[in-house]
Amino acid sequence: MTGSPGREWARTLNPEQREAVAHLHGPILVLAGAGSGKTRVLTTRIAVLIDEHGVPPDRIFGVTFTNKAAGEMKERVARLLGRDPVGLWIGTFHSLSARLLRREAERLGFSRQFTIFDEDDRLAVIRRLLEQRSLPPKLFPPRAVQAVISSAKNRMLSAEQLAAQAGFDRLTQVSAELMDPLAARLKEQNAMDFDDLMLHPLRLFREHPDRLAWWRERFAFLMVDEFQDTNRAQYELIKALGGRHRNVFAVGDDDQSIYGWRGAEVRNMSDFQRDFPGCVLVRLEENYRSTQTILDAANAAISRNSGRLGKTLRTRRPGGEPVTVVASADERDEAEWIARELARRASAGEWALEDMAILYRTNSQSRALEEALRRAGVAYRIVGAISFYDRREVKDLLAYLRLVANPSDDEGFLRAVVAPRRGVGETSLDTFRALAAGWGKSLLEAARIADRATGLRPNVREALQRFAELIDRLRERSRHAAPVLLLEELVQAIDYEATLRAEGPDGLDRWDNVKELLAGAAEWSEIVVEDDDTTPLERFLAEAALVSAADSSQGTDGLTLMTLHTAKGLEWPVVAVTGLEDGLFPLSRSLETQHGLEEERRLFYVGLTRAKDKLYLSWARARRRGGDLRPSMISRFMEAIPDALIEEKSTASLWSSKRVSGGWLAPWESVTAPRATPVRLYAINEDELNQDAPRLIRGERVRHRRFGSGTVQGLAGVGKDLKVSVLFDDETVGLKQLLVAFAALERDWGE
DNA sequence: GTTTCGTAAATTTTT
DNA sequence: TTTACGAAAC
Repeated sequence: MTGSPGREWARTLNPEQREAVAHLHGPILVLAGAGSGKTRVLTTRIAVLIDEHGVPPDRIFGVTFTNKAAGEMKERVARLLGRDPVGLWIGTFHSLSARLLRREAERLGFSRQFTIFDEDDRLAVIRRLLEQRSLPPKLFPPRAVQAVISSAKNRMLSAEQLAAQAGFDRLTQVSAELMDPLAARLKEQNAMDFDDLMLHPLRLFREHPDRLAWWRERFAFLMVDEFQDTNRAQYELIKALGGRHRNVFAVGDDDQSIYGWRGAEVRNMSDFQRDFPGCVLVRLEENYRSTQTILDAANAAISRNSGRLGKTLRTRRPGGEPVTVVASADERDEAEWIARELARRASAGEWALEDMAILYRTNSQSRALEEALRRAGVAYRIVGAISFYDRREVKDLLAYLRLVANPSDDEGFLRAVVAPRRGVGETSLDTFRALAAGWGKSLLEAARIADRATGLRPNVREALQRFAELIDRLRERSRHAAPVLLLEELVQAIDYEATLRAEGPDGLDRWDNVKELLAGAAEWSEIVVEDDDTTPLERFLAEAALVSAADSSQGTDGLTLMTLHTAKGLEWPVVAVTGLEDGLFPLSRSLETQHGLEEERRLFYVGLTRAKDKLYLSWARARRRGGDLRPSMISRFMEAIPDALIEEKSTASLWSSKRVSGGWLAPWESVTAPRATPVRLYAINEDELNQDAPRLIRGERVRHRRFGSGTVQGLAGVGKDLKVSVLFDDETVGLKQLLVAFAALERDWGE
């Protein structure tokens, strides 16, 4: 439809999509079910705005959930238009905010070279604040404090407001006390954390109404994707920017809200209709992705949640392969089965490896899967886990560049100055920091005059000065040299290759990463951003700070491994959701509240709806957690899925071959009927299954911390009141009635 | 006395 | 992978 989207687009959309795309002025909320073509709607609408209504691209502000999604959308818009939408602001909340803030920093008391602190940087600051106040990290874990502060900021609470909520909770009290000092430290360092990127624009708009007016005028059309995952501050930002033209196009799905733990508020979806009167509501319920079978399973699962906005997905793909539910002995068994099964289907030519994804709840689950895939010779790539920019050597080099761009960045200083080691240790740095604070100078400024630092040993003073000279030399160069040249000079100056090689075999990999960073930086230097007055170095650093796990796209060969969270918004013909065990998925911590459980269920729903053609769901009867093997029960989510959709498998077919050679199979598995073991066997009966009862069975061997080993005699009660009677081997103990919820029984494996 | 290096413990999900 | 702690090395 190149060149004339206006005439073409209508034919390719269904009526609801058409309505959404055609909507020009005023607020609109699009309830877009999974796979309902919302990306197509968003991109088409942008193209239509530009081409048909003559809206200049630079007056459109589009928020996506990842930078990668932003890039893809920009490309699709370009394809529809037949030209680049030059000036279009599209990106994540964080990257768009950072971009806006570069231009407004001075008005907020920052300089435009402000550093974006990641979680580690902020944590280091919090640690020091706690230390200064002699608050023991044992009682006030820095991570917990950080979580409380971050959540407060996401909810736009002031220190006073948080303190008012704290009651007698010391952790919250302390967090509230640290909020303002933290903000002060960040400002001193000319730094903002992720939350600040949302809050500072709001402050700007509050304090400078003229700037609010300016930005409102500039962005006449706002579009927000994944609206269900916006937090309070983000929503306020949208309200502020959309406050004049009110052309806000919000797309979301309450059933896919999975970032509540990060401050996201689904409530924003209903608030939107209240805050933007006259809001048009469009439902996209036609699913273009999955088979009827997959959709039935997903609908059944999510129907257990309460308070949904309501929406039922339809598909035109009847039938489909049944959902395969796999029971395995442990996580290695599970991984092995999946690896073989996917390899089998790939070699049968049914799907390419690239069409497959294995999803899991926690990153730590990837390990067993990786090992199995390697053993099976299956190509794979892991998305997320450790982002490239999170690697130590990369972070070390970036710390130097941060310091070059922003001389006040003390966290960057502290990291760079010890990488590589230059004879300045923790004690010296403590002394030095106190000195610098006394002088009222940043660490870099203080380092320049370190010769005056009596109290530091001469070799330390010397090292600090040399370090400052290096940074200053690089800054001088940074006026004209591209980031890649700075990096090259830096690597040379600190003899980084030799440093890394000296670290041993891992050092070689690290050096490879450094080379990769150089290559990446080289590309960055070439990118010209049309309407942007930022320097390449600033853009490079902002990019590095804001890339997300999901943004990596390198190495597209093989099947994909990622967490369920990262998988949001993506799709594959074949999807395996693994680790479906109570306590893992849903994660035990989330079981404390109904809210938590429902969010986990939405995550489950997200997982199921990633699949187009074929879905595997797997669980392991035991899993290693922190070293020891612990029995598990099938996830309570599974009970919602109608039997008629399911084909049950166990890894039994693998066992026969395994048992001969492999010794890793748990002994009790071999006495259980190996073939055709139904998943359901691990519930005592259907009633209890529906009550989420632990799947203990009579005759099973269990171990108790105090009473030792014994045999299960019977069970009584349901849910939390479930009691198990165990005849312990130790005759002085004998028969005991135990509450399963408290007894912490482990399955006894024998020896 | 300080720095550096080795080992152990811990890690839900992530911008 | 980072942090925390103890021991060896400077």
